[in-house]
Amino acid sequence: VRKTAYTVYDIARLAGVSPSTVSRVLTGNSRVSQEKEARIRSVIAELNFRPNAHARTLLARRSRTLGVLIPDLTNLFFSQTFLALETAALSQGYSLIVGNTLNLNNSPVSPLETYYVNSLLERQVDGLLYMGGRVNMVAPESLVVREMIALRETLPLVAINGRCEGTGIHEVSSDEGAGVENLVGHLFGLGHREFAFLGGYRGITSFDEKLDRAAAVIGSLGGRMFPEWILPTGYSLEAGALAMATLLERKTRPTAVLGVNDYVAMGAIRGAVERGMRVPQDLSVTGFDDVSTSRFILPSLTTVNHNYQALAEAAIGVMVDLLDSRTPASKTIVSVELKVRESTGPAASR
Amino acid sequence: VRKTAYTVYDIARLAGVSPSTVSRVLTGNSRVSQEKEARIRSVIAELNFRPNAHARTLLARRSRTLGVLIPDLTNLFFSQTFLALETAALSQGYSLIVGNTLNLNNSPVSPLETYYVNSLLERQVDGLLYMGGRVNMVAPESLVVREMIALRETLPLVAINGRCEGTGIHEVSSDEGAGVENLVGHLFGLGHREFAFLGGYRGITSFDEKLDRAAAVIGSLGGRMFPEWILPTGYSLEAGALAMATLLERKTRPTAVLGVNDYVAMGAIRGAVERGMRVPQDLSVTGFDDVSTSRFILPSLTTVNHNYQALAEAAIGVMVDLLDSRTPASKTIVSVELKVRESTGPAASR
DNA sequence: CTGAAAGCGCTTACAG
DNA sequence: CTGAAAGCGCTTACAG
Repeated sequence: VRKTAYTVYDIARLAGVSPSTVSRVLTGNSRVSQEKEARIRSVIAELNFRPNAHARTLLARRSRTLGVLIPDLTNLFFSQTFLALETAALSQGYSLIVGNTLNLNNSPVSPLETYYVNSLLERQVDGLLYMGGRVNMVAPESLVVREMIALRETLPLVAINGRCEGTGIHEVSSDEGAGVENLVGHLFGLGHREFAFLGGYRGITSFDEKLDRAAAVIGSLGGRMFPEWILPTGYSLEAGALAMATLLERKTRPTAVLGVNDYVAMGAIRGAVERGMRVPQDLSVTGFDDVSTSRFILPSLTTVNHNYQALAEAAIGVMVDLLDSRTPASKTIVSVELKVRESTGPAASR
Repeated sequence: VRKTAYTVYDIARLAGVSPSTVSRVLTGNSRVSQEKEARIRSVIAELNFRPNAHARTLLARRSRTLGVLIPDLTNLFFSQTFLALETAALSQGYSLIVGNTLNLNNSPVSPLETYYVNSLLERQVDGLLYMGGRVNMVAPESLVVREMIALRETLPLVAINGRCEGTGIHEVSSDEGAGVENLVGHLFGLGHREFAFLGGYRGITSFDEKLDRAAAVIGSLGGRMFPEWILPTGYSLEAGALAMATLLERKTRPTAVLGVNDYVAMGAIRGAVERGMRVPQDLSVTGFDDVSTSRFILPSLTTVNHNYQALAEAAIGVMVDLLDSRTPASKTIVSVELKVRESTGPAASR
């Protein structure tokens, strides 16, 4: 028994006023006599009237809505980031629409990513917060660069923990390099000198940044990370288990393992334990992201926390600046925090 | 350098046709001469024109969009369900807008839930898929019932794994009762006779359903679940750890623990291990939901899988039936699947 | 303070 | 096959 929705005209008629006056009450942008306002409000309440957002947006030419592109909402890193973004956006008067691009392997051409970009633009989002996909490639194809430039010229764009070289897109990122440095420093302090790096994909901005920084720090401290200990298998739990299985077949093995994220670390720990290793007694393992479960698994994960709220507030802040025609910094770095837990321990003497 | 968006008028002018003809090409609802169509398409491509969805929706009086109300997107059960819903919806030509209501303790009056219901209605969603909150109470207040009836009269509504008695809202649910029965049966087979039930909140539909069924099955099989072993502390990892801590202070203890969900089970396992218990040697623990991480933690969780895709397809199916004025079953039950893993083992002889 | 009118960007009968 | 006109539901100058 679907009723057709009421309009301001219905409210006006029932309250004995003009639609303009109803609108004034709705927006609160103009004075209305107390008596009429009361009448209008009572009709609105009685009919449970809700103004049509599409009509409003059409006229206002702004939707007060931001689009968010996310590769995988079932990865806690992204859902936790999304939650923080939503909180920050709401507090600034914006709401969010997510596009879950399912671009798990960071393909440069994900059909769903394209679909969502178009869909969000058609819905007239005022700006786009971009994670993953086109904004995650160290060396984007020139076609992608051209597309992203066109996009940036169409509406304000902020890349979160990613970038697209040569497009001038604003970046807001966690200090992942510092996070890796903290992790390696912590492991060195425990006596570790030999490191593996598991998970991720080459050519993805955050992977390369983490790996390069790990290599640099390990090198400068006099440790080792042999190429056969670098196993970029992906970002999932399975990727972690697989990488560890491969690592443990090597003739020589490191004493510490850096997982590209918490999922890979979890998978790696299971892979190690299934093969008779103890974590951290035989092998130390670290994650990255400090996802909610990491504090509770056994052993709990030594990892790096993103400061989700600060990251989100920075991203929304830059976006709002852009929307209000201010000129925010083109790159914002948000500090991270090392979390030392049970998955790391003293290097085994051998 | 924000450009103001192009309209069909711009396209029409540049292609030398009328706006109507542009529109015909856009919708594909009418024949257009090949020559004009080609001209129009080339202008559209060149300007990267995207029709304004708000103008379209306003006219069509339907948005081809469904609203989804979810209590907590950072809980993998919900994000996995959302992903499945999205896939199912897209395949039927609908897109989804989520409202993350943050109604973690299932308060009957969550401000954010109210905000999102209004916001989604203003955005003219064609239907609402409802999880948590107002649709999760065994005995909803009469005000809530009235509100939900009004809502159901406003647009098609489907409750997923929940219900609201007395409102006639369509339900699509996992067979949680059968899941619990499978779990208890499995534990009985391992020799367990004494059970605790951890997590959840009283008065929440799915909690009561699980607990009641557990009590019934345990009773009928000749087992025991003392009231002091029932600890409804909530749904989080922390809730599980807390409940286990409390349970282990009891003078008599069960040999098996049913967690209301995987998070509670994970928290409970950690709580037990921190107090020197081994899982499953000293205590068997089960979860519910089969969240992605559950297969990888140590010990991996014996749990119940929701058949996420089937659940989502059923929910979207009912919704589409409602939208197309068919009359789907008022209640649809989707079967679940027991997953036996490492967190359960033979009852310790004592 | 209030109402009539115009317009946001589309699409769809209606003629031709 | 094509164009002119009207209208979806709002809001905002413009008069008064």
